Amino acid sequence: MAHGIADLSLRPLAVAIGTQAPVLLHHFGSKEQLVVEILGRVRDRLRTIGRDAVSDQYRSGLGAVWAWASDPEHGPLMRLFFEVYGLALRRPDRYSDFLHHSVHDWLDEPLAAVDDISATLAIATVTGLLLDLLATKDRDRVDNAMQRFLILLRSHADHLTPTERNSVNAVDETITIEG
Amino acid sequence: MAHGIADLSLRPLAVAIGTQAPVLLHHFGSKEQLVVEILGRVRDRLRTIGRDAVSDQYRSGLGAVWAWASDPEHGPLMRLFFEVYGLALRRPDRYSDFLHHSVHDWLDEPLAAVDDISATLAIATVTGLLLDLLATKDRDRVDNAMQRFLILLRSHADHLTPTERNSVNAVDETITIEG
DNA sequence: CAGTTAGTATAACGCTTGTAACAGTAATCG
DNA sequence: CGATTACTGTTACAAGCGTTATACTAACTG
Repeated sequence: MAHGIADLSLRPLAVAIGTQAPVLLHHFGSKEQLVVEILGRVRDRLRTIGRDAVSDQYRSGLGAVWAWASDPEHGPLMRLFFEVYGLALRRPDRYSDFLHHSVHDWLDEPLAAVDDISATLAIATVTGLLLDLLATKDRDRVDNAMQRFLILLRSHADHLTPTERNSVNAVDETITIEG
Repeated sequence: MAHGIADLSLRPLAVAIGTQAPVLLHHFGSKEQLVVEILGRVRDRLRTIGRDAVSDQYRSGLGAVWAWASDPEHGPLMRLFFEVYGLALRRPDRYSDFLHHSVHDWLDEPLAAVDDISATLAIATVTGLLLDLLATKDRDRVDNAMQRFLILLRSHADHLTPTERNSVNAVDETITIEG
């Protein structure tokens, strides 16, 4: 998280953690395997985002996920996520797991109760706004955009039949309901 | 676009274009400067997205931008964009221009007639969905999500006063209006 | 035509990279 | 207690990196 993964080299990493490069290789086999295991940890942490957003501290639905993801404290993790995302798009063979889980860890579990289309839109909105926030640090503008998205969802649901409403509103309510 | 920029090295690039590494350095001064100029070209191409979406061939508003960006033909450019985006987030000092323009090239020109909040949401949605599409190649799901976003915008505007409606509807109509 | 410039090719330098080979130490186990 | 194993440390290697220096050729300029 501190140094990224693009120009990660074993020797500086080794001295940073008080050991030597060959020791790392002894434990991980190769640099690539080390990276793979790191990315596994990254995915684990991202998956806990869904769970943490359900916890007692965050109970306001999709806005909670946004609060979590846009928390400056999680900036380094998110930056790492997007860095790997970009590299993975270029080497899908190597990072296919990462790409698949980046989307489906959300679709399949925290948003399982929501239809795929609504969930896809919600994930994309959070992702896109997060990318904007990290790039411009213009928190006001981006936060307001998120709020407007939530308003859009509610306003739309308000003018649907109750059955239709479920599928849309669920995006914003699922997490609260489950919590 | 074919090989990415993360592990770009001069020698393979040079032979690929039929010359040698020192020749590249003679023309660009340094590798970093070469990269900077490449990124300038990338930005130029991305900026033409906004204009192309206004052209006669694409007249359906925000959906047109989506059609352009999600066109498989532009996949390599988009992948390069996201790769650089990820790297730029880690080195904002080096790529500050790129980060700024990635958002503001949209806010300031093609979407200048739209309020910043709506424009921010629209950009983020396209960006996020594009990231999903490139990662999962699940075009149906992502296309449907985009369509739902457009429905959300229209449905919301339909239940506002005419003045309120303008700011929301403009996101989807600006391009058509200007074209 | 002479001279300056732009462009290209070749060789080499110093440095970093991932990795392999080997030696030493601490802990575990029969 | 002796032996096997797990772990750490040091050295070395071959390859690739960005870059510099130098020589050569083609093209413009006065």
